[in-house]
Amino acid sequence: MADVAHRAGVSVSTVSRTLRGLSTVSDTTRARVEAAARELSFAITRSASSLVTGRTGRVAVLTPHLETWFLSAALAGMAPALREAGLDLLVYSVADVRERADFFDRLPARRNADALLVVSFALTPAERARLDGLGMPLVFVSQHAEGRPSVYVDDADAALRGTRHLINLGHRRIAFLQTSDETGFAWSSKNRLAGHLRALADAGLERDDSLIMSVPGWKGSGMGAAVGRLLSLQDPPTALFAETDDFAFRLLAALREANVAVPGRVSVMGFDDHVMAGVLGLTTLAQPAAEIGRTAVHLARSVIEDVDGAHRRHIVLPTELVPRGSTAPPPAGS
Amino acid sequence: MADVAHRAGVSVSTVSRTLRGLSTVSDTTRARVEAAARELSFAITRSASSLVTGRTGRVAVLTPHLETWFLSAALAGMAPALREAGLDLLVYSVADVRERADFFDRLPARRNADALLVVSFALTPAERARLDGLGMPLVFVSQHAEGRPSVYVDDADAALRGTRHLINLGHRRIAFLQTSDETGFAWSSKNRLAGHLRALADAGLERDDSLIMSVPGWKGSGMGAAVGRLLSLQDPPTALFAETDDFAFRLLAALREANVAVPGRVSVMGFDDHVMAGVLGLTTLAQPAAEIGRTAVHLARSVIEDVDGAHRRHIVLPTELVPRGSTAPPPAGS
DNA sequence: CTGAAAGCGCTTACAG
DNA sequence: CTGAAAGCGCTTACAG
Repeated sequence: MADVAHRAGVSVSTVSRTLRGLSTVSDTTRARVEAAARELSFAITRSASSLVTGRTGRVAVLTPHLETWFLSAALAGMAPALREAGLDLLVYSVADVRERADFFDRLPARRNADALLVVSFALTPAERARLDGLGMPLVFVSQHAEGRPSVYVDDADAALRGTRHLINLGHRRIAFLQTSDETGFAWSSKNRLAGHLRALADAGLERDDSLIMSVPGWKGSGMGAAVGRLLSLQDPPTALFAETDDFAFRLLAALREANVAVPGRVSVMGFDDHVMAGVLGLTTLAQPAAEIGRTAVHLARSVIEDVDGAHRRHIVLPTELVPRGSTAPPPAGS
Repeated sequence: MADVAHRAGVSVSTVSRTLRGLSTVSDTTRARVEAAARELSFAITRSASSLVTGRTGRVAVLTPHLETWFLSAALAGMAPALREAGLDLLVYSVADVRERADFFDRLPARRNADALLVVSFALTPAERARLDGLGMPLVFVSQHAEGRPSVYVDDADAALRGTRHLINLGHRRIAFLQTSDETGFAWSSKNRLAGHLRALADAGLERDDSLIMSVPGWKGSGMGAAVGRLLSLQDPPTALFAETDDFAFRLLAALREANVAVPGRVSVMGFDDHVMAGVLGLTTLAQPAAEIGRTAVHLARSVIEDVDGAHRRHIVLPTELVPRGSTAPPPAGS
């Protein structure tokens, strides 16, 4: 900054004021400083600013997984919003139990970011308490946290509408498939199932637990086995509701392998509206992941700026049923 | 830190030395300082340390896209390696031209990270020069940069083996489909095509440019049109090689829609070994994205520590042909 | 083994 | 509107 000041023939104070966009700088001076900064490709040292202001200019994301459609899309939504605010993005991903313990032990984000976005992270009560006592603004993303700023979709309502769509098509036997893995999406998962069950109840359909299936994640052939179990039931389902699109894709593959026509013999519905859902013609419930990310950043900014009420705002974004070729009325004889 | 010093009855210098684990502190003093730090639940302000040491404890990633399989997988590979080294991860994603210009104009990473990982970013010569003059350790990921530390796979060789596999199956007319979008993967893309062409030449097959197809990215129905053009050729291809798995998935969808049997009428091959490739039975060339990420971090650490020769190391990771159900000999009459 | 002091690169009263 | 100076919380020679 001293170099810039020297080149522009002003003091560092003035450079600082100019670069921070304060209005108390004359136009000519501003122009000179900006030119000098550009010529020297000056980049500010955040550490120094941080030391004075107590702000880091960084927002951290805490997530259990880097490799899901949702997280990628949410990050992609955050990026422009952060850039616009001049904030950098710090990513903490804690996959296994050990990393997780380590993170909550050391809480490295504490002094390294102005806010922490907790993305679809199923926290234990102890972890939750630890974060609460952090003295650092928190924003919960893809999960609602009582009395804390949160942005999410109404999973239960979305699932309810999904199941209702299947019921409207004439389905009476509808299975729900969820992952048995620890994905961090536990909260969403539970709510989607709840919504599904409510739709059944609303339609006067009896709950049948043999139609609720927990299937292991990516590894192994669990999906094929699950399909086998479902289709060999006394009264097999004519529709399958998968908790996420990723899960539905695997389901579609298993069904194809088993030569089960979709939607001829069973209808399939997903949740997310993953890009591939359009490609594969999967009916699904779209959730606006990028917008969730963008909104989370806006909320974080409000909380950082200490805007009134921001600390307890809950923003619920809309979901949308996207009917595609994988759902149709059940086969005639069923 | 001053509080800790006061409570322990020593100077801040001693507190600093103790907390950083330097051995030049007597056991009794160390014990007193550590007790005081614990009682005050002291947390160090890293901005201050950074300002003095010049180290930020952060590694930045520069990428044109957050939403590709490769980037997610690479990040997932980086995360544990960074954590192990006590480094934080900063992500700069510059999607469009404006963001890109802005990034290279301000180079925000410059003073805010100890190293910059440039991930599958097709740099213009000007951008390349800009980074080179950054005075900041650079590691090129998924692209090789002359005289600069790089980690990547041999795309040309991989593609060559892929095409050879198709030739070995008996295919003589093999199309190559690449995206016409600015994906940042230009470098890989060019090399894959080159490898494909070399395999054809090696087998004595003539190059036919009508079999090389540039198709627009995710939007629109470009893929269907491309398939139409290929299948209506005088002498249509019996095998289609897609530049990435994501692209191959769209291709598979377009073929299904057009009622073209795979691999009955055409074989399809991808590149990446995306999780879905296994699910959909796509033959592909696996590249170890997570290992690329991990290796990039190790390389970055070497460069930061200024290890001898690290500045010009090139690490080439292996690829592997994964034959699955989407490739088979061409139909009899062809 | 320990302390006093300089200084890292900024921001911010305080003057002018 | 601009500059000189203090100071943010650390680390690091330099003495002792």
